[in-house]
Amino acid sequence: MPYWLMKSEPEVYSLQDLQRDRFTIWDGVRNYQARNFLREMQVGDLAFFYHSNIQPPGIAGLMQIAQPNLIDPTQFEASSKYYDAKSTPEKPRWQTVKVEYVERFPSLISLDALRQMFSADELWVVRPGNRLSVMPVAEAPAQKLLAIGRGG
DNA sequence: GCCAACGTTGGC
DNA sequence: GCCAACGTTGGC
Repeated sequence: MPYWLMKSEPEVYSLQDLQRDRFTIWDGVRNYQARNFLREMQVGDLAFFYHSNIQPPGIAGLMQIAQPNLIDPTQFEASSKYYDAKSTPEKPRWQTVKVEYVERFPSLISLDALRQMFSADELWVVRPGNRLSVMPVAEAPAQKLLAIGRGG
């Protein structure tokens, strides 16, 4: 079963927000590489929720993919900042997934800690200059992260 | 708030 | 299809 890491700015949408909502549609991804990963996701895949653009940044907890391959509705909403005039309902450009809250880790696994534990090859999020907001996590680092996260 | 990294756009 | 200009991301 594949693992993923998905970034969100907690000012915009945090893991606590997902805990309150239980489910959310992960809309607004407008990067083709990230979208291609979203297209690969399957029901039950686990995804680490990463808080970006906050001090300190890091992995806050876990969610799972509840519904794969959804059409991102915001691409058709003219008032949305994610509106895409070149996308049509017949040929939508942007797919996403519905995610479900799983758990919040007792403490955040900070980017600093991630850098100490993993190389840039093992975990893409520690690559300098990495801006991708959706990325896969390999089995071994995922297991390690689950153990660390749950260990508190 | 700054700015490096880097993806996207558009003129040619 | 190249590449300069531009916009966005995200750590600091």
